[in-house]
Amino acid sequence: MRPESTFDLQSFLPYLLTQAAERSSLEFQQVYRDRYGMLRTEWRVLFHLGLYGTMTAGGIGAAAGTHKTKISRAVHRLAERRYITRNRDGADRRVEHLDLTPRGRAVFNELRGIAADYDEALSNQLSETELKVLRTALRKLAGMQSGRFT
Amino acid sequence: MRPESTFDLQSFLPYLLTQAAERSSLEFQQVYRDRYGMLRTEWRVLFHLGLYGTMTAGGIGAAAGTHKTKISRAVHRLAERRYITRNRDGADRRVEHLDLTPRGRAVFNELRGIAADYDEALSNQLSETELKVLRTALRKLAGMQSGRFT
DNA sequence: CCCGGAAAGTTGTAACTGTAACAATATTCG
DNA sequence: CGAATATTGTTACAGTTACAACTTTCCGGG
Repeated sequence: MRPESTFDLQSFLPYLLTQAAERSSLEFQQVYRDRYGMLRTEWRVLFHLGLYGTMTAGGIGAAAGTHKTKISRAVHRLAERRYITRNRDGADRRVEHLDLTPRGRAVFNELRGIAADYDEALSNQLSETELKVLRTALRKLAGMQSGRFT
Repeated sequence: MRPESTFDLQSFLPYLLTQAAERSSLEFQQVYRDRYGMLRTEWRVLFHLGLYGTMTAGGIGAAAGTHKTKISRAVHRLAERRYITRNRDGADRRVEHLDLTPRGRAVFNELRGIAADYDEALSNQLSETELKVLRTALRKLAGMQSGRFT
């Protein structure tokens, strides 16, 4: 029989991660929302294109672990605002290649600067080692399944 | 002028945290959704009551960092399913004291066991030190503001 | 006492998300 | 070739969330 007193909500990783994620995204989110009316998925698409160059919707979805319908809608809105262009592939006409417009790149550049500042502000709350271990652990958790457990 | 090549999405804490949080919540979420039709906020309310005993909606909201409208709706749905009772405070009639019903406690006990197993499965992917540093860092990030930075 | 303001919750509405179903291609292989 | 199947991306609809406005109750100063 399982002991009753074992479980601690404040140590439960999914809970702790969600709290930290929500909290740490808050201020930055505020910036791209208030300033550019962007949602989180739109921000992600913008950053993928800005950092990695031309990509397809599917490629971004795979890289960011985001569902294709969310990507589809984000792409639609970004194109509407002329932050990105959509170019049908010649060989496979199901595919579209996405790119930042100059306008999109300008927004990306500004947001990247703010993101870098924000990341630094967060990082300064932790020691060097803490930060290093944290990033490693998060990458492991983000990239893996625990396997069936129920 | 800021260097162009500095920013790395895979090291950006808010991004990394969100990815890890989404990923790690997914499987557990599946359990309480499929099995009990519960949403995340309902799960949180249930666990707060199960672990800490009688609480008010406002108290849970403050403890969990969750907006009162989300709590309000979660409480409504949990009461509807007879997982919790709502008792008006005698002295301050704006306040309701919430408690698990026996039925709610049974569900809580089962979910707590599953949560403990899941946490263990996740924890096993990390070393002892990693885990310790991770929890400390997450608590810091969850509980603090970076201050003005924009 | 009683009025203004604060606090605890609730509700309306518009926006966002998830699931599944869909259309338009591409590919496989008998 | 051509029917079955897979892939890329969109859309419909139902369900969830956010924000603001609201109700009810409490508190403090005149």
